Amino acid sequence: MPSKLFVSAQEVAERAGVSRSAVSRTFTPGASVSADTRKRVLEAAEALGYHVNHLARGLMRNESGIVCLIVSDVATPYRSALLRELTIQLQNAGKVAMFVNTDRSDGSVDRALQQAIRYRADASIILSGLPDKSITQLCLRSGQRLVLINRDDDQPGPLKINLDDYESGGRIATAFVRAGCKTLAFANSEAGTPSLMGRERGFIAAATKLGLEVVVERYGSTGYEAGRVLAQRMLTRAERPDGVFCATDLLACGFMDAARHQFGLSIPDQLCVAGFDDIEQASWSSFNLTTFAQPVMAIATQAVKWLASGGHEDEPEEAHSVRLKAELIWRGSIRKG
Amino acid sequence: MPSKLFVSAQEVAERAGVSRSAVSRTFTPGASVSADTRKRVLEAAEALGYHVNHLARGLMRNESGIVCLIVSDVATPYRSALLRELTIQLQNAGKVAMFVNTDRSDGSVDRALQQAIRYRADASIILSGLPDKSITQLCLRSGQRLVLINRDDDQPGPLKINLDDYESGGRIATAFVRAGCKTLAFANSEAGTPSLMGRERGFIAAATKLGLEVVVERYGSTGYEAGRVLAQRMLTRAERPDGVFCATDLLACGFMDAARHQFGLSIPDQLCVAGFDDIEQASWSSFNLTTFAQPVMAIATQAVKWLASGGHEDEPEEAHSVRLKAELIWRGSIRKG
DNA sequence: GGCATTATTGCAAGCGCGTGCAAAACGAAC
DNA sequence: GTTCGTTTTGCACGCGCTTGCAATAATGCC
Repeated sequence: MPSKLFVSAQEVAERAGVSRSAVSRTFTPGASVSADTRKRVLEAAEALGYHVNHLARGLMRNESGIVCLIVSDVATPYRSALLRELTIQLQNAGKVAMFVNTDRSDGSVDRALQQAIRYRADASIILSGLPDKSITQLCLRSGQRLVLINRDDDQPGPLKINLDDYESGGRIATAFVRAGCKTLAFANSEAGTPSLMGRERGFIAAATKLGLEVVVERYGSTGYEAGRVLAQRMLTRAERPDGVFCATDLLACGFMDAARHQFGLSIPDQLCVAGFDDIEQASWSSFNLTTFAQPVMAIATQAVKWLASGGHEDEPEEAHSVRLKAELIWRGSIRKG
Repeated sequence: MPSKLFVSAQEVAERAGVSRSAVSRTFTPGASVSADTRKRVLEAAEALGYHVNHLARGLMRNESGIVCLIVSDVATPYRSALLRELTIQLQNAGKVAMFVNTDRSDGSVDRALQQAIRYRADASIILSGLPDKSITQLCLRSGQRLVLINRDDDQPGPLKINLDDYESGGRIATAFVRAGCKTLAFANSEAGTPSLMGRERGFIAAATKLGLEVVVERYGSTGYEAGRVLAQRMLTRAERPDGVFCATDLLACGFMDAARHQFGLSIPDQLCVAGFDDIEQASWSSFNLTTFAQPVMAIATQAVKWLASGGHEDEPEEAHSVRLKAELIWRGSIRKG
């Protein structure tokens, strides 16, 4: 219960000796105000510490300026990097980011979207989970834009930004073969999201084409600990793999650490490893991991551009799907062929 | 320009055959509505896809439910962990987080706070920079709460949450001495924030008391790269330090990597290292770093609790300052004494 | 049944703002 | 000075909601 209230346009008007609409117009770009009154208003506003109430403005304009970010695993290097880029670009576009964390709740994405609706967010960007179709419909019907990042959904309406996961899997298989690897493996999590599965399928397909089989193991989340466990399982097999593609960099870090410190393997001499995401740690000299870089900046740019342009429904449905290329960052965890 | 608008309480009222106020009361906890009308309203709302407009509600109640998080270095492990915890706890408290990233702009914290004011945020939590006193005043005058985390400011009004940085410095000095270190060093960044300087001063003071001098070197940011550079500088000195306290874990990671891979040093045999923050990477077996854990959860709890309680101004000023203990996490980067 | 008490409901005002409309002010041209 | 075209300004309404107040319905008690 605030003891003292905020300053309203009314008070500014009185102090400046003009009407309330003059104040309103002063803070509305493109409205008609004389230089003189504008100056008087700005002075009064400054003196009183006035700031336009965006709640009220949003109510009138039917456009809040809020974009809702629906995120899980925020503390993860890749997610936080994407988040960082998104918030910066949104701010530059004059929007403000509302943050909904879906980590510790269930039915979470839907609930998060409802929150977005309550605050009349102009748009929502979803980095986690997949919303129910009925909710999606509700959002679109209410004029809210939707962006799905790496969620690879096929419902119409939202903008969908995805990577060439499948092709990446292929490229890394070739690299392993060139490095002389004989036994390939894919280390995946149990999450089974489309992007992860895309990498897996692409890797297997390419390897098969090159005449090699792929051992696949899936366990736990996409984090470091799961990587260790996967190493445990894979490196104790009768036929030990010597070329392992990990679905994410965190998995790769855990895998490498276990391979080196528990199994005494030397990378890349005895074991080649690749990851995906190009998190900061991948470049650390302890890992020096060959990996694919998520085009974080491009993803954010695409999303924000579409939102700013008002991404209209009457566009052809193809315009609602963007496919970006993950660049292969060559470091030292794969032998040179 | 949304083609179809949101559905309003009016429409729900008409469909349910009741008055607007009945609808409003149905969605206001503790208001007086009969079970019958409540049911009818809820049905109509469900059918129409109605959601209370929090913009309008905030306007009336003069309480938006928004808490603004002002953050820099979001993509950093420690920051993102804190952010994660804060957002989760805020959500549980029925608040919604608005996110302002101060990374790529200048005068940024002040501008961020203005943003918070525009949206009539009930409170702001500042994890980065230090706001100008005049802006702080404006916030408080407008009834907005302020929380400063690890900013160690002395202006009255905001809740200030800090750690026992100075004491931590002391504890780690003792540990180094016990491990038989002869030449101590402190690796710091140039940022010079109070928390970093507190660690430095505490370390130096304790070491001096124990009869050892401390070499201090400051360079760059608090990140991995700066840690490498610091290692470069310190490990080429005539009298090479054998016990190094790094101001943050990221510095420590960079330092260790350089020490091992460039200088061929073995940790902890030839060199003891400690860090601060207890980021996830500190527990990875490549680093296995002895460090201090930031009580992330406790920090968030304190902040949210204070906000939820309406943290009143008429409290004694002591109640506005919380000092938490950083727990020493003992791992393998310091020899056992 | 009559009456007092309480729970529910509708009315209307107002939160702070944007904006269409008409009146007023201004400026220029005759 | 008059007329006409162009800004500029104020008025008043409405955005979707909450809430005090008074009217109404429901309930209990004798």
